[in-house]
Amino acid sequence: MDVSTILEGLNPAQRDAVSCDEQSMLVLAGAGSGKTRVLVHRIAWLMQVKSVSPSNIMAVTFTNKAAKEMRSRISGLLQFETKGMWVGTFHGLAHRLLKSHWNDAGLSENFQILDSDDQLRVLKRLIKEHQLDENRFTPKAIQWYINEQKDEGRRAKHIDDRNDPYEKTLIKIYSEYEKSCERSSHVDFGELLLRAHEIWLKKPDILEHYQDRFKYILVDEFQDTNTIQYAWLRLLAGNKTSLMVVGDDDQSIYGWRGAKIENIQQFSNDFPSTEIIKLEQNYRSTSLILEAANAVIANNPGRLGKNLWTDGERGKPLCLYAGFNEQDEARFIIERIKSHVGDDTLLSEQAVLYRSNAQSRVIEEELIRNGVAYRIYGGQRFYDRLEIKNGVAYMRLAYARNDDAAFERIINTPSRGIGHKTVEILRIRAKEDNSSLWSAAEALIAESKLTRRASSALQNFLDMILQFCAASKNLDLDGFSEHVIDKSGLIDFHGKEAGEKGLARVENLQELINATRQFEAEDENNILREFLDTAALDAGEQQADEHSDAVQLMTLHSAKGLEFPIVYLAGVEENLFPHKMSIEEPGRLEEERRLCYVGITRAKLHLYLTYAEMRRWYGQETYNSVSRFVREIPSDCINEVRINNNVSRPLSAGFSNSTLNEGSGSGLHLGQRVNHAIFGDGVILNIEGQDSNARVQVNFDNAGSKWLVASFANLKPI
DNA sequence: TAGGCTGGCGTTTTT
DNA sequence: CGCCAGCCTA
Repeated sequence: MDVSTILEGLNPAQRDAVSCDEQSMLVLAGAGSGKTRVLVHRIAWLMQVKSVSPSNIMAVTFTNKAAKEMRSRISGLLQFETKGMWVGTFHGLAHRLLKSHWNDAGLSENFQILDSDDQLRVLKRLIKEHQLDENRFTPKAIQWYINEQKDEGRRAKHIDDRNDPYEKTLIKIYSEYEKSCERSSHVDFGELLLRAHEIWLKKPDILEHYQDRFKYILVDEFQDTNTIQYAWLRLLAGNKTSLMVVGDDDQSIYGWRGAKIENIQQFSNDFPSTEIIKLEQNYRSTSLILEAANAVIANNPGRLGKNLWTDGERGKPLCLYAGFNEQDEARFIIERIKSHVGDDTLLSEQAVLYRSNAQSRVIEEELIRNGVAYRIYGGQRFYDRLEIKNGVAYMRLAYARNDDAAFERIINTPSRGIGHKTVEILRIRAKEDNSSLWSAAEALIAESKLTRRASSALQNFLDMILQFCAASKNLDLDGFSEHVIDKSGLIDFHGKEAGEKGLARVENLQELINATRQFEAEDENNILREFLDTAALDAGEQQADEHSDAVQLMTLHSAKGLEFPIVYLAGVEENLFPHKMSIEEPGRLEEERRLCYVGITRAKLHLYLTYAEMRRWYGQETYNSVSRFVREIPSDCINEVRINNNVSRPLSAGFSNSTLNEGSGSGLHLGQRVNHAIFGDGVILNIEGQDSNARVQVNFDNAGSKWLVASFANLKPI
């Protein structure tokens, strides 16, 4: 491959970015502007034209999925190995670093990763142990606090208590939590980053080694970096490394979990000679969709400023539908989905996006009723499922006996007669000895400090784990996992659970064995450790049904980075989107608007916006007006669509309330038999709304059940 | 120790 | 309204 191939097909701005010689570059990449393409081609350029060795390159992403995709696109483009290149998430790379330098990092060699669920359990225990007021110190609040401190790079000892008793207690628990992690060799997600940062501060020779090694660092989704991630990057980059960060301030939607949009501004201060390149040409959407997106985001103050444009088609106007209620909204969406299928659009080319997960239920129900296949993104990840966590906990304990989180999780799962009482005694002893629960158990049995029954139950448990430990050394990973899941009794335990749930859990456990079978280790001698790390750091692809044709359902947050020919943005209402919480808190509205911008720019060809005039929300009837974001879209970009006819009218016309005949006041009532000119005779099952918005559900004798707009259906009572 | 009941709570999500 | 955690009872 020569130089021209690498730059071929790129626009001038993309070429500038790919071939730039400046030491630091900030690429402001608008939605759909070929950001990943630029990153991948940049790496190709470095290797092919600049003869940079892959081992001198580091590429950082936020998700494992993005890392995986980047790696595969690089090897696809270059047709040779990317071996030696560090491509991964911030957490993944930090973890790799700590594994290499565990001793300098002050860790034990076999340290394990504590995920947020385990973290919460540990905190609950600490709250009880320290007898805190459970109303003021909820586990969630403390977890939030600790993670926030770590994301800001602060340890308990660094925090100023400002003489505030509440803060004092929080710091105390933070510090107790640090001790507990120390004892059981646990490192949580924030800790990975914090410790990786600290190791460079503490050990300049290690830092220097990596600074010499990584001559080129590339960062994706830079607007999502938090304080510690940016500090880590800055240290690593030093003043010799070439650093390219790619991001979009308009797509920063994770401020609420610590992402600092300011890092983008800060970047050009910290690296004064930074070359700023804007990618504004969009290859995804029609110009009308871009016009709408640009108009919405223009309302945000303090933007770095970008304007997306396309030389493609103007496209069709956006459609706005005002549903009477959320069921009506869902009905409209599914009706449109089916009609697009009629024009040769696949289901999988259509996505329904919403602000919060609670909205999905009504849409799902309508999809099911219509027999339309769908797939929900998000939800619980594979390795977060209860049964999987149980299975993995057995493997973890077999790998390291001092893993208290794993120990607590499975000591009585399935139940084996070791109750709370016994566990409590174990905890007290462990605390006295400053030892693991495992050692405490051994000690208490040896000293006959437990009742006969408890003692023998506990001994059986310990024996089982020791046997698993031996099995881990004698068997392949998949043989081991099969053995553990079988002998632990988890299959029976979960299989007994009521209904489909139990069945699904057994299937998931089988899937866990399957995952170990397919797992490929970098170092075969360390395969168990590597698998356990993956289980903690990687969500586990939900590959089921990925290839079947189905409508895609997801939140706006999970839609970031994806694109669909047809997008339905549901629930564009005040209080829902922008969300009530964000309206009330100052400064949060801008992020909601960016979320809206993300949503609009997912659509390639058609964009539908829908809302409900009345919505049942937490059991209450709520009446929200259309979202302010919709009103920020120029009215000539939008058509308001009415069901069952094609009359479009401008948004500003508002609703007429009195002209047409009504549902309840027109002689129609539930159970009434009626005649329709096309569908024939039927009986009224349901009436919703009044006046021009009334919808009537009629079960026709021959045509089945249909929802009709009363004002157009012209139903005649029989 | 399982299972039933109640009360509290209820954006967004990755690692 | 619906879910889940945690508590209480058989």
